[in-house]
Amino acid sequence: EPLGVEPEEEAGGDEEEDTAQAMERAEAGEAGGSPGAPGPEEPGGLAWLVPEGSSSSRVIVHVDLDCFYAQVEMISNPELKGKPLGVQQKYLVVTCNYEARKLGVKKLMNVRDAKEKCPQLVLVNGEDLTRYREMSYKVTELLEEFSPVVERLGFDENFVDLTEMVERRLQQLQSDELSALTVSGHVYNNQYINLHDIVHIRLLVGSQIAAEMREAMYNQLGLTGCAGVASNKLLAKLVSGVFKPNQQTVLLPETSQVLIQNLSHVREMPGIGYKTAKRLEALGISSVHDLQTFSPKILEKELGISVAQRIQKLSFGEDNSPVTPSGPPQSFSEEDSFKKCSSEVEAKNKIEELLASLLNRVCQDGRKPHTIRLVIRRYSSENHCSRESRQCPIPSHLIQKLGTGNCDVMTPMVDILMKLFRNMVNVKMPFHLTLLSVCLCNLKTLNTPKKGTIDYYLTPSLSTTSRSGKRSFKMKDSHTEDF
DNA sequence: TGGGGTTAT
DNA sequence: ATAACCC
Repeated sequence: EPLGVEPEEEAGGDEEEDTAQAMERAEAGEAGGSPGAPGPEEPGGLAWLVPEGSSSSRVIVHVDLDCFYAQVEMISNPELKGKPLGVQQKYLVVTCNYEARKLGVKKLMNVRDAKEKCPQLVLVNGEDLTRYREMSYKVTELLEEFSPVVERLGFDENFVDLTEMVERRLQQLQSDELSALTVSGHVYNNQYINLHDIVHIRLLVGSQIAAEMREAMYNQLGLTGCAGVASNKLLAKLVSGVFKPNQQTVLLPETSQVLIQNLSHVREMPGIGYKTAKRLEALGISSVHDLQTFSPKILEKELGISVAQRIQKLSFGEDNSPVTPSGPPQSFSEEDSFKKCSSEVEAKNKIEELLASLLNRVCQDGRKPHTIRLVIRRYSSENHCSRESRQCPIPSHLIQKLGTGNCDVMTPMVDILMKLFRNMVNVKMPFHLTLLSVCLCNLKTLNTPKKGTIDYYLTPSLSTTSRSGKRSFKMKDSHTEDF
């Protein structure tokens, strides 16, 4: 028994619809034979299997924690384990554990509806994201130990590019071990594995690494989650959700079409959001097949060439986007929503609260934000989603003081924010806001070297000859830049 | 609908 | 600065 480990806990028949759906037999492409594959394994290593870098096929894993906020709460307070638990933000149950789901509670359900459905539901407040954020980064850091190429998606999902790690393991493999190679977890659509097919072999090794990742997450952090292994991010993400709590699935290339054809609507395709789905609907496109067969020219005219080409490739399961290492966050923000804020002092008090938390966070991070932004949402019956913002550079004398606790940086920063506020809101007129948010961004690691100095030319991101693949510091230019 | 995040235009 | 996307 090599590497595979399956913390298959939660067992007890608590499968979701997704699982049942996935179980139904669908056509399995050209499963089985792989025409071009070399003959059976021969002694002398596996070098023939690995056509030196010529393989453009990748191995990607998508790791998706089970009801993340609820898990963190149950770790904080173990007495909550076994009870139906919901995490509340304002009047919403934003997520809940599987006990609660069995009793009919859904994500983003109104608290009233949830209590009605499930009177025994235990609710904890989840408006302060601090512990979730911290645990989230612990997960990402754990995954980075396997391979440094980890991309975060929200707080509870990560992509990891396993291609190189798989390649290394394959080169260590002895040829007599090849016939004993096994998958860890489920194989999508129960497809047959062909050990003569190098692509299958690589994905199987990927599934074993995925199992090790989940085992490490459970042993070191106490967290369970799902994983999907496939040849690109789109497919890895779609397949990770096939068997749902705390299980993993690998997708072999022959069944990628059945995976995407099983989506009942284009909206379910990651990358096609609310707006694009509406526009597609107006064109009569609702199924994945509709999108696959729609005229590319017309689609480009309707959506622009960039979106059109990208989503049409997605509809075929094609996604060449790289796993981009997220690194440290690009921005820190805190927001608060409420029924009504209609006076300047009220706004100022909320803004002070938001800023105070942010300053603590940015202080712990160590880098310095060079831009500050204020975001508001105005009350309006329709157009609920729209926000307005104003941003400006942070004066350099304030940036310097940011790490040094005792100096009062709050007052001048609040003054700046209130100027931004009055720039957006005419305080002489009645107003009604439902959200305030403060964002610190444009983070820089060091006091940026002055032009003309030795340091300037030694700083990769500033020097004209810089073309390093490593992104130790990225200094994105913005038209709101200071200097 | 919350309280976050990202990239593209 | 906004708009789209993701969770």
